[in-house]
Amino acid sequence: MAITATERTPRQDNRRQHLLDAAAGLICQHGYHGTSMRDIGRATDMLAGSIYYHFASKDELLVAVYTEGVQRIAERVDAAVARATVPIKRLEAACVAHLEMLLTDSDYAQVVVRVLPEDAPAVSARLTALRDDYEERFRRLIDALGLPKSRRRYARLTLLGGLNGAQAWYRPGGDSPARIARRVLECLREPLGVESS
Amino acid sequence: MAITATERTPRQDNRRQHLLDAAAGLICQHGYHGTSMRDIGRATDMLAGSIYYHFASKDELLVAVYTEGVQRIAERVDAAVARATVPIKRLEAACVAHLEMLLTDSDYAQVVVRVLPEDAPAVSARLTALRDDYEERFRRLIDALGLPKSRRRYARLTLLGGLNGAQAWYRPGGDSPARIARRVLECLREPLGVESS
DNA sequence: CTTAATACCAAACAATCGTTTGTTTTGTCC
DNA sequence: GGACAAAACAAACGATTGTTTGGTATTAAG
Repeated sequence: MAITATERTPRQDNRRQHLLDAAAGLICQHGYHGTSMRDIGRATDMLAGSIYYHFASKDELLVAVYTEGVQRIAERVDAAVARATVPIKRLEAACVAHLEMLLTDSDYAQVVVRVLPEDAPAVSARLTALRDDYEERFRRLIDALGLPKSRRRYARLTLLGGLNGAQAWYRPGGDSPARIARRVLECLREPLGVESS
Repeated sequence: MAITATERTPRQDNRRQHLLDAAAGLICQHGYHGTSMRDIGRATDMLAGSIYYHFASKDELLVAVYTEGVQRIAERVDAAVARATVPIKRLEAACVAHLEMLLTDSDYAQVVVRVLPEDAPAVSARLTALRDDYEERFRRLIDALGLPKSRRRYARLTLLGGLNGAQAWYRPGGDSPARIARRVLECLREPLGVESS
């Protein structure tokens, strides 16, 4: 019973990617609930209903954006980390790459940080898992620093909180994302209450 | 033409406060867009339309919750700060009070951190101003530490980012809010890469 | 050329949204 | 107890939401 899985070659111009791009841009600007399927349709010159040929639901579209966001930022961070060998320099490279993606280079990455999983209850577990996978990188980078174990967890959470918090106040024209990343990391390296050299 | 401003005493049981409480609770659970006027009505045993006797719009209701949130958390932080004299201890007291409100003690405070001003574009400027007013306290507390000026800004932003980030991962049963606050602050006091005593 | 999957449109769906309107109840003061 | 404002109800408003349905060009495969 050889099922003749009639493999039909899909058409070349892939509107699916175009949809993802538009969704990422709109969602990171106006939030998940602030972006309607018709908004996305308008941005990609198709009707809202047509999107359902590519994605089963609005939630699934969000998962797709989220997935691509995690993949893109993870790629950039991994590449940056690989260029350094000293643990603290590897962490710094990760922070810089993370913030560059988050603040200027990728709407996808911005969605990952801005959209709370609870905004889409039906898929919140999958969103959380995606984000956790990404943040695992920072756990490993911090482990390599050789801190006492009890401090590692909070070092990671504080660092990521400080970095991601920049999304709330960053404005183009001020400090660059790379500079912000280094200065936030510096806050964790140079103790408060002591003159820095 | 002395207008006899017939001052009528309002009724005793103030449903307005009840509305604010319900709105704070629902919004901090499901977000601003995830909470409908009918949801709030259901939680307070009144119809959605009746809410408009107390608030001009949903956005104005949010502003009211936000305002009360800032007021409440500011009160608690100010009181805690006043009990200490050494600058670093005053900052620590502020962090502890801030996180206790944010994580367990006040839905109002949670709304202030969780709801992005852009979620309500018509009133976003007012929400931002309210939050800035509150965060000004931390600017002053950090100024008192005597750090080099160039570091103060990032110390504040990193600290608040790290603290507020806890909202994303805090779960009751783990570390207490007070402990979390102290450990986050500790991350900024004990440098990375050095064994802590 | 035929066939069938691809990729979309056009139109409507039911539900829900924030809000408004007119009316009624509730409580307080003289 | 009658007047009157405060505070709510009941019901609808128009708009928008995510989604579904049925049809229709387009395109590649046989």
